[in-house]
Amino acid sequence: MKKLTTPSNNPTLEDVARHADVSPATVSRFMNNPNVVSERSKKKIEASIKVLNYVPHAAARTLASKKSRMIGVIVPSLDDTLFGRFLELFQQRIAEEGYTTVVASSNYSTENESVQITQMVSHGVDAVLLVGLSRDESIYRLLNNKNIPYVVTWATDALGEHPCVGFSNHDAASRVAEYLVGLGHREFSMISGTLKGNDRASGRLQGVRDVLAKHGLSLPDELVIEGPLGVEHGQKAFRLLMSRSPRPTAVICGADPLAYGAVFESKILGVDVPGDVSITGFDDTWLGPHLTPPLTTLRTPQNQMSLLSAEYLISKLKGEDVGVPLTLDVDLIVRESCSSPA
Amino acid sequence: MKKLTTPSNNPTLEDVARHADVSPATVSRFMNNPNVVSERSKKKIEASIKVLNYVPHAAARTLASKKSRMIGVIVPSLDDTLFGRFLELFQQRIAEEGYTTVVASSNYSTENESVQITQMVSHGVDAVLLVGLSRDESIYRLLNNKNIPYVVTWATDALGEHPCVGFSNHDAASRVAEYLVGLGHREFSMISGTLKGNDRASGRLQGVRDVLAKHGLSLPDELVIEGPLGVEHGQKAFRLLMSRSPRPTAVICGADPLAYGAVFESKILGVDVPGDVSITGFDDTWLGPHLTPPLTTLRTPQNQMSLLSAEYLISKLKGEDVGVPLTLDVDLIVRESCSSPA
DNA sequence: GTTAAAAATGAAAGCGCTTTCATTGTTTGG
DNA sequence: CCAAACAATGAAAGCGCTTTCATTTTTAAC
Repeated sequence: MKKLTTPSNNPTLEDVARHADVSPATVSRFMNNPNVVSERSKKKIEASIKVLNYVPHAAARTLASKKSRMIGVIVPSLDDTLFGRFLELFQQRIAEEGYTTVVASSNYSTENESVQITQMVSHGVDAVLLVGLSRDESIYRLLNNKNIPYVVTWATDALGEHPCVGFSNHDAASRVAEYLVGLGHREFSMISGTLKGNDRASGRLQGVRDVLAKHGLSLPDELVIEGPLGVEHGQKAFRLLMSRSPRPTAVICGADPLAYGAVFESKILGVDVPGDVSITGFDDTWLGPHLTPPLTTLRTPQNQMSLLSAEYLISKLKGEDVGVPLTLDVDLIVRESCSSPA
Repeated sequence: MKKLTTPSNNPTLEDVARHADVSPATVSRFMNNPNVVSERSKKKIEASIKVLNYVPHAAARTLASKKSRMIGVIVPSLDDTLFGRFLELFQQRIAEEGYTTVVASSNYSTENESVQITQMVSHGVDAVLLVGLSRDESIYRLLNNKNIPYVVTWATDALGEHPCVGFSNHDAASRVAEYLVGLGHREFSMISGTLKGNDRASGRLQGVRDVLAKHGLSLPDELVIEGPLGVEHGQKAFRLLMSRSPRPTAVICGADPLAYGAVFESKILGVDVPGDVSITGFDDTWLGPHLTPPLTTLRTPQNQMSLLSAEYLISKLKGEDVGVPLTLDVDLIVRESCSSPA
């Protein structure tokens, strides 16, 4: 098995050059900046590429040019339409600029996320999109050292240290709590995502607590049930909450799936929603309006975040000096899962 | 701005070697096969890596070794928990072997998919996971030319041309149809995903048709409503179907979200399920049991596919000569959305 | 202590591309 | 018709790593 000139198998740029009877440099120019090569060469090269079935070797390109045209995205979970939709949009916009999106899931684990980010950096991504602010400082250092632009979504940075395209989880949750207080609720409870290492979940909890405090109310720790962000935890937590006495009249959920679970479980327990207890969600995902009762929830600016974060990174990569993006607004979507307490 | 020896910014393997006072080759060995370097060198190198904050340059590695340790996955959509869960599992297993998963969504478009695959190949992925069988022949040629192992999921290949880890969409849909026929239904209809370029959707349709034919029944084209795989299409299609006369007594949905939509719409229309009409789903996704009525659906072996396809690719990458994987079983999950027609 | 075998290392040649710099060919204006 | 300016090209170095091959060091065996 000798390895001679075997353009058959895996043609390289050099094979194309030889076949088109131009220099490798010209082929490279053709690939990167076609309008600097003559029509004549262009035609020949195009033909050769087609004939040889040439596919450029991205790793070699990355190595030589120090640009990978890849953008890394690490989301907490793929097992959720929330980030799925977000990603679709982002990828679409990013693709228009000729970038490839590579995505990985951290499974809501910071350690896992660190590994993923390091791997992406190692693979030479030109930019990174992150969800949430809280992660090891060393990650930010790495990104800064390597001069890799990044943007944080689903959060805002009060300290202004990191570029964020997002909303205030604290204030958003406050909105929900205010609404419920306004309805006359006094006995609150919350079903939350895991708080540790999750600035979004803890921000939401704090938002609720601050509002309650303002009104002379409180949310004791026993009435905050923490767990994974899924329907099952919503169900279990709701069941637990309903066994507490005094029984809370309002269940604030830190994410829609938790609220779904709560509503499902209310059926099983024979608890009337919103008659006996009011339930709220967070994010306004697709199922909300189809639930019985339809879910009152907080709409987060998912599409906006997707697009604006793409825009931000694109500008950044173009070298434009973009300011830090603004904080986005959220909307309280009032449906029928809440009422005044009996 | 001179560029001298600046290990500060972006340390290379050479910097590490210099700092550890060994040759680059030894550092490389340390990175790839630590047990061939002496304890002494190992210690020194480890220390230097830590001090310099060295992150290997994956593109350079790929170029030199012709291995990227990346596995590409192209799914039809990320906007769906179906593939999300699948991906999480796959990624997890693949990571255990030291591979990185890079995922992209084709948005249910074959052209789009071709671009994505080409890009992944260009980026040097070591293997590829694909969903569904139908795509341009040139894609398979590309993969074969470049000698990139791939596996197709959510399908089986009757011709045995491509390695598949999946189930027969045709037979699975047949199961559903048989069940409904057994219940006494005669007037069938189907809400399907887009058929063009989607072997899974068309396989399912054909499966239904074959069973009906066997029983002397038929499914006319007007009673097959084709569209995007979402709740909205399910709703619209169901409404349309209910306006047909004779009104079908069974609505077979090619995917769970379509069935969700149908059930939601039935509430709005005041159509009783399963009294007036029976509805079935496909895939057995999480919402099914929580619907009113709980959805009868067909459980596809998602976790199995995820794990087995990972296993297949891993073996293939290790050079083991694995046989083509087997066809997996599906289960009909009978809940309460079906009954005998009035 | 000596020699053979094994283990650890280093030197150097690429991997496939981009990019600088120098060169050649082509216009344009006087 | 020639110089100046510009457009298009080619030669060659190098991106950061792996890997072969040769060399040195260590260990084992007698």
